[in-house]
Amino acid sequence: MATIYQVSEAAGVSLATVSRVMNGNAKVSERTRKKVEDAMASLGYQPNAIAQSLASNRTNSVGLLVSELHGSYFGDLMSTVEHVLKKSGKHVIITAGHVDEEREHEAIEFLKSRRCDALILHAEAVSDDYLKKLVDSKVPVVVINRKVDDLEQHCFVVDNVKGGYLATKAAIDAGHTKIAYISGPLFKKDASDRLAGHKKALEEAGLTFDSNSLFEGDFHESTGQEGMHHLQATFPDFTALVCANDEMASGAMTAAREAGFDIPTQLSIVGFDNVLFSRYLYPKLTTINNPIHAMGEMAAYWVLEHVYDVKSPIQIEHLFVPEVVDRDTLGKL
Amino acid sequence: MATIYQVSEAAGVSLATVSRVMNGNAKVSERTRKKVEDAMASLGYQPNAIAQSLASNRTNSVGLLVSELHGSYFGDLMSTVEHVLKKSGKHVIITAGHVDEEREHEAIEFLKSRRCDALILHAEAVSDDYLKKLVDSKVPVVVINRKVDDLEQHCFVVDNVKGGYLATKAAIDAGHTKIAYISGPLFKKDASDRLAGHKKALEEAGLTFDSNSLFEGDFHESTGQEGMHHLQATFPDFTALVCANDEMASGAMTAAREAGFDIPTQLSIVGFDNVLFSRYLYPKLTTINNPIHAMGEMAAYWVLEHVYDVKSPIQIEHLFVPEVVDRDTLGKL
DNA sequence: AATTATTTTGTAAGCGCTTACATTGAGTAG
DNA sequence: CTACTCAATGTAAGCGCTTACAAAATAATT
Repeated sequence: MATIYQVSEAAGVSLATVSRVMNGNAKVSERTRKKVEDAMASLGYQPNAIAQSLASNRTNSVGLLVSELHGSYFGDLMSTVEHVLKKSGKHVIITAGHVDEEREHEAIEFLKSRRCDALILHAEAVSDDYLKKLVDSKVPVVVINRKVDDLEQHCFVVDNVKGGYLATKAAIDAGHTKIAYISGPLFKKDASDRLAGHKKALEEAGLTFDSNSLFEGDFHESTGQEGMHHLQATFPDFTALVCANDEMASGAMTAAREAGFDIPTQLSIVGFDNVLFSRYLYPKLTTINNPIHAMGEMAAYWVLEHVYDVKSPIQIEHLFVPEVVDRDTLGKL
Repeated sequence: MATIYQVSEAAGVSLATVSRVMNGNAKVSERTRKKVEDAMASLGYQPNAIAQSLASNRTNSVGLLVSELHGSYFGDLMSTVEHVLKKSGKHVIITAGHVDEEREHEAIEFLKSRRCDALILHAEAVSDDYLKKLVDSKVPVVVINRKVDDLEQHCFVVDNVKGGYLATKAAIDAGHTKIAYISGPLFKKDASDRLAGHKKALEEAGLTFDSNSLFEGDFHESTGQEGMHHLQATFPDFTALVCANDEMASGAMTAAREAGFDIPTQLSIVGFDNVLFSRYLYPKLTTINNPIHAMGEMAAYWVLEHVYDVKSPIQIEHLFVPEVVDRDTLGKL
């Protein structure tokens, strides 16, 4: 592996000059630039990013924390963030926190130890306090899908209350009055917000919320099935089921089908997130669009603007609005 | 950000000693170890991984190249690789190549410039020659889902010919004789291998391959739909359709349903890959399991063994065998 | 107690770059 | 022709660590 020293020797110039042509910042005469470039090419020189980072205190990489490396939701997020950042020559270092406080903490410390220039976090388990300290510690940080008090300017969130409201409102507008709900784990803010929206829509329509109509799942497909079974017993004859995410909706659909319901004629189902596979389902899932793509993009632009002085082509917004994606699983009553 | 120097000062020892307790390699007396650890804790010291890497020529990170950051297949791969490597304290740096020669090339150079200790590549676009040079250049490299001549010991592949064979064989065994096929882009080895397996199964059953029964897709869902439409015209009345991956199978299912076919009574469909969502489809997709999980795991173990001297808990294998996952889309004739 | 072996610690030279500052060498003006 | 600019290049001091080697402290041996 050739070093800058060998290049400088081959080109007959000093280290500093080679560095200058590499970074293109200072002025170098055409002639010497050429010499250096030739030397680089003939040596197959490749700068050592590690050494560059150490010397310049810039890594040109931003850390991205996601909960999992698989799954549509995070796939979208990673993909979007990478896309935007790569266009400006920045790199993304991805880690997974697995919705576990210690592991998220570790992952963030890892990213910091790699001296990422900024962090984009989809942190679900770590405390608000920890995040505040992080921000105070001068690492540029952005938080996705979580609103932390006093850190509003660092957070990019979707209005989950509104999303939950819209989902249930859609069912009500279609004539349903007996509506069941499968929530996410309620200790999570997004899950409880969506449920709050659900209740609000019921109330607004003059329907009373029955605790038997609620099943608390964990956002995974299997609890959609469980929820469906459970609700059939506790809250029989409901005609619509709202699920707090698409995975659980898919599970519920499977269970409903096994129980002999035709969707949507006998049972309507509404999901949440609008992940990619929701349109592969049969019938295609009616759901609430969670603008994860837009949030990821925004987070990336925020970083470019605040850390790398690249002005964002779009206005930075922090609150995103969900909307109904009307497909085939919500039937009129 | 505290440095090792400040720690050494606070603890009243030399730099070297601090470094020793950090790395736990050399012997340090209990007393000084304690002093140093206290100093670290009180300063909130966090080693600078960049500096460590530069000095030690070890980054403890392995580069992973995937084609895309989203999608079930890559999600599985990333997740598995990360899981195995993290258990040994190694980190994964993920990049996307987007099935484009230049971008894959760039991505690999990026990983090299970050001085990854090893590379795990799902490289589809870059040339065999380039990969050989890479291996020769002393960077430990592993290739997933691609067999490169002379690099067998670095490759982890599934037997695609056999997979294609099994898919079609399953249809034949179910009594089908008029079988259509939607392939992946045939310039890709895996796509052409699967097709070869398909032909082999036909031949073995005494059926002749009709070029009208083939539609060349691009592995994306939309070409599954297109393929279905196209084949209805060129190869009418087929009773089974084999698709070279699950995405296209899903697209074909949608198109088939729109055309009024009931699956599997009027049309059978077999996919390939067994990605996660294949079981969410309705009916649940009969497909060929592509042991991506096993391959990712193996690749990670190979790296641990060859680069970090961690012995693998499992025997290193390079060829993986696919198998039929019998679900609900293949009907007996 | 003196000598030697062993363990623990310190010293200092890098790792491959960036960058402030010094130096050189033209080009201009007087 | 001398003095003075200003652009182009070079010099050298780090960045925060690791690690060979040397030195010092401690333990073991006679």
